[in-house]
Amino acid sequence: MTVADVAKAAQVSKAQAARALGNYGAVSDDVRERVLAAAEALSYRPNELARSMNTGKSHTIGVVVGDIENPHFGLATRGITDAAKKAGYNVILVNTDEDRAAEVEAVRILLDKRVDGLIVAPASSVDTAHLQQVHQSGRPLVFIDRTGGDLDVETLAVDMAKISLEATQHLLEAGHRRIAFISTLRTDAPYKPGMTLDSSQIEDRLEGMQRAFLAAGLPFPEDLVRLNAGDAESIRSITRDVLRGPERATAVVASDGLIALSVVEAIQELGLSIPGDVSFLMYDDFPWTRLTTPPLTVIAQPVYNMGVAAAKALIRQMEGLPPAAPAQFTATLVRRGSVGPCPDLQEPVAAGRTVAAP
Amino acid sequence: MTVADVAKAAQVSKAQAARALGNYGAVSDDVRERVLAAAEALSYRPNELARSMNTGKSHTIGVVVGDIENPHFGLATRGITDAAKKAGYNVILVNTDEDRAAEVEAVRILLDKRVDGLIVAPASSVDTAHLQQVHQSGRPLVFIDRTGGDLDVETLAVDMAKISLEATQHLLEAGHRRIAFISTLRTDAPYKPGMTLDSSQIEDRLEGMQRAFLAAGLPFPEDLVRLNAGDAESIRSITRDVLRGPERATAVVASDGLIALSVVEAIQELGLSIPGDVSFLMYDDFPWTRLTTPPLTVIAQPVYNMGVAAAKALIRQMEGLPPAAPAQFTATLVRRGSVGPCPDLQEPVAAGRTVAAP
DNA sequence: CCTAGGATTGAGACCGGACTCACATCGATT
DNA sequence: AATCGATGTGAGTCCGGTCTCAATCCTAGG
Repeated sequence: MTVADVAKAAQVSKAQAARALGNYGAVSDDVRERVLAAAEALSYRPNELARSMNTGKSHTIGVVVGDIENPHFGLATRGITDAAKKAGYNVILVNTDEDRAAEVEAVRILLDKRVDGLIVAPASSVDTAHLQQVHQSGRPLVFIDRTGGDLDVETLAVDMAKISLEATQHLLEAGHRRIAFISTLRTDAPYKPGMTLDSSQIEDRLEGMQRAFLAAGLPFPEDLVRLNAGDAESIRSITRDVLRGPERATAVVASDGLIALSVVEAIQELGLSIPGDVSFLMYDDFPWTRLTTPPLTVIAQPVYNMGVAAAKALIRQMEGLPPAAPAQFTATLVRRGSVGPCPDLQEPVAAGRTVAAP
Repeated sequence: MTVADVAKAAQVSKAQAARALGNYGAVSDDVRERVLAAAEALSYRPNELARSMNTGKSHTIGVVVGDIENPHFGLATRGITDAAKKAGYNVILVNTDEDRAAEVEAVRILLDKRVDGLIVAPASSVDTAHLQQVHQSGRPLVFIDRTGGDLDVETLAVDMAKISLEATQHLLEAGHRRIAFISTLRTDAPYKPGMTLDSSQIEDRLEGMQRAFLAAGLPFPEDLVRLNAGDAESIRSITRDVLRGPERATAVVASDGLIALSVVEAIQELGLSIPGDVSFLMYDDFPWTRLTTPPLTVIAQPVYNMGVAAAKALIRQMEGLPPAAPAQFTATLVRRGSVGPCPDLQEPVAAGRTVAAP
């Protein structure tokens, strides 16, 4: 069913049918009625593809994230799609598995499909040539979660350094000095302070931690920053490693909800209790964190709202409106039960403590 | 940048440029080289919209699910997108919030966008006129998770009645007789055995439960089937309600992972212990279910694989291949720690038991 | 009654590819 | 030298809409 068919049925020209259907131009009541009736009778539906082709607008936005399976992105995506739908846009979703090559490919495909704009959670904040191209070509682009290095692109993210500072202070106040930070971030070399990381987010978090230690006049335990925690098994072994020996960590920070699962599991396997033996803190406030015993202390990020804001910002760009005042999202430290006083305080009281399974 | 531009730059006709670019027809080496060089120089990328328009194929599949935020669908979606990508297809995702009107709209939009096929988790297994239309129009369609009533559409789902029977038997063997089943499914009237439900899935689960009771020669506690558990608050109040009074439930089955969160929370708030006072069982094996104390007994569904299978089945349809042998997915009962012996056994030993918070 | 100006209307261009068709070109057959 | 099939090639159509433009119709003012 095409406009031509409808036109024929309504005994008018294609142009008139198109006008009646598209609700533009001048159409007599008589014609409009006949056309609409014919369209109804033939159950005509316009071909969006054809429409997009000469309007140049596809009413579709492309979203590129690391992994929808991760509830963090799931929720962000939900925010994006909700806001997009409200504004009459659809969403094409592409996964990258945090792989740069996949991201390049994803962006290319979306561009080929002529999406009106892109929301990307950049896999790398360093290697962003492909994103720079998009931005320079003038196609609306918004980043979510992480910045794209020095690209001047609107970015919806929380101030990670700040919340990381706050969280670290919380741990320091509880007496912890040996605080481990575990992340999946892939790096070529082991962590050294000041090294350039692929993820602005992780960089900021580490910076926040360092600032907290510095402010407290304490040395930053850089040996406990463990990156490259890829699969569940490696996370487990890293956790075991970090919690062993005389120099063991007394607190562990999990960089995301997926890591957290394996870390907590590893802690349980070691027969250590939270927070008795090890304090635990994680990024992302997933609902289940309230169900563990004890409930977990987390850093809550307004992920859904960030998704909504990203979509709105993008749509503003697409419609040529000036960018709104940049919303600053703040994460909050939700103190539940998984952070407790450090068991290994210098005081002799800590000596002779036995480790017991719950 | 269009083929015309490339053609001009390469000093050949549009047709020749298109042939060289599209890799079809006969093109001399000389022309091919010049065209490809020109395309490279102009960084030409074909307009997928235009291409789709006259091939009739958009290489895009539409996915309609209740809620991506739900990890169940998140994982399924991941399976779908992975399989789709591998076959060269993209995915447009639409959320319905399990609302039929939204689903109708979603299907309409995807059809307008000329997706090559649709994967739908029908919000209703009863009211499926819009899906029937899709199917009859010949557009490839696959259901996931739930059937579409009597529609003869390929459906990827687990045999719910079977696993529900098995799970119920497990509870019956532990001595439970008062088993509650809580689901978000919206209904107009309270549950009555045999009533038609909007969801084939829930219907099957309840049927499995009833069969288990029947086989054991026990009466099915239909008063404990609680539907319409919409938001977190209503789930909490239903849980409280069900666990109160002399006729209280001694075991609770949560129909999905989202409900489970609120149910467990409510149980904890009541100061009841799992599995001491209440046994608990839920659908979907989310990673966090291993982290609670005790870890939760769950019904694991091969969600990712179902997503993959759905995409593959759809792609077979789209490519005109005969449907593969229908894969039967089986869920498995993962017995962890949340199901224990019934505390209220008829024996007097149960009398005088005190309820203690953990 | 006549005409200017707005309302209607239809023909056709156009978006950017894919593809048909008629017309070369050319070495290989007879 | 005439014929033939296999390649190359360009002009032009088509997909299904949007939109421009010129032509036609009406109606009110003069």
